Amino acid sequence: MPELPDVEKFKKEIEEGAVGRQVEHVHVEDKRILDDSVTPQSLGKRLKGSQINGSRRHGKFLFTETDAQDGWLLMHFGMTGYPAFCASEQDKPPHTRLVLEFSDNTSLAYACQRLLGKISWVPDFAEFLEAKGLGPDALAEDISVRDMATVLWSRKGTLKSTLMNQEVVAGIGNEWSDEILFQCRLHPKTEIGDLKFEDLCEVCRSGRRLLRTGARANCNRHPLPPHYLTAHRHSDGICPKCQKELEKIKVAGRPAYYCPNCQNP
DNA sequence: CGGGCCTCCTGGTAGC
DNA sequence: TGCTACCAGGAGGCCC
Repeated sequence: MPELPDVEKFKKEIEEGAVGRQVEHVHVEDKRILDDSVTPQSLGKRLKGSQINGSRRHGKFLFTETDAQDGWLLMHFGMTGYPAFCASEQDKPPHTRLVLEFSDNTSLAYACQRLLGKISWVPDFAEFLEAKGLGPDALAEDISVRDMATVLWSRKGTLKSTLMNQEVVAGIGNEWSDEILFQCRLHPKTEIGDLKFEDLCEVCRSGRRLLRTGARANCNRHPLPPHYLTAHRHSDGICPKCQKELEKIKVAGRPAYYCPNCQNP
């Protein structure tokens, strides 16, 4: 579930809670959460005694910068992961898998119920993006709407699966791809080839606006605008625009919620 | 290159 | 009531 707007909120929480604090202990409570490239020992060695200096996001990946000169702490949240800043031991959320304990007894916990997230250490930010083959962040400032549309235009297949493909554009998952299609009044099975280039520009323009609004709402702990699909994305959900029942179908193997009235085939 | 299907993993729930 | 089977979902792998 954590997609770009959620990870943007996590970034803000880490900046508010952890930046400036010094790591005293690193507790790996479930090592299945660690990527093969790290061990509890190597992570502890790198982080112990270092200060948290900031964080960076690319798509659904969150990088934490510390004094350690040899890289970044990387968090990916799978579907159920989230960070939690804890004022005391009792604040640790259920399914906590990793805890960075700071010298003032506060801590940063990484919780992940379904263990689909990963924690690792990356020596170089740009190299990691390159090696993963990640596309530009969906909210990157240095890529225009037309450039983004051009990238989509070069692909085949459904618009939904292409929007969710992290190698095309990074940050959009199942939930927000449904939101973008809903707000653009496009059926989830719409193929890239069904659209004109200008339509794709509009998808990119709207998509960015939606993600930005989502990120802002999350960061400020505000609900999403009432006409957004996200809160209604469940069985028995109704369309927030026309009040008709939403339908659920499979598109590229994933459940897609849509309004058959507002999103014509 | 894209789609379909499988795996990882847990916990909530639909259905028998 | 109590069990099982399925499903959610991000990512990656494998095959067609």
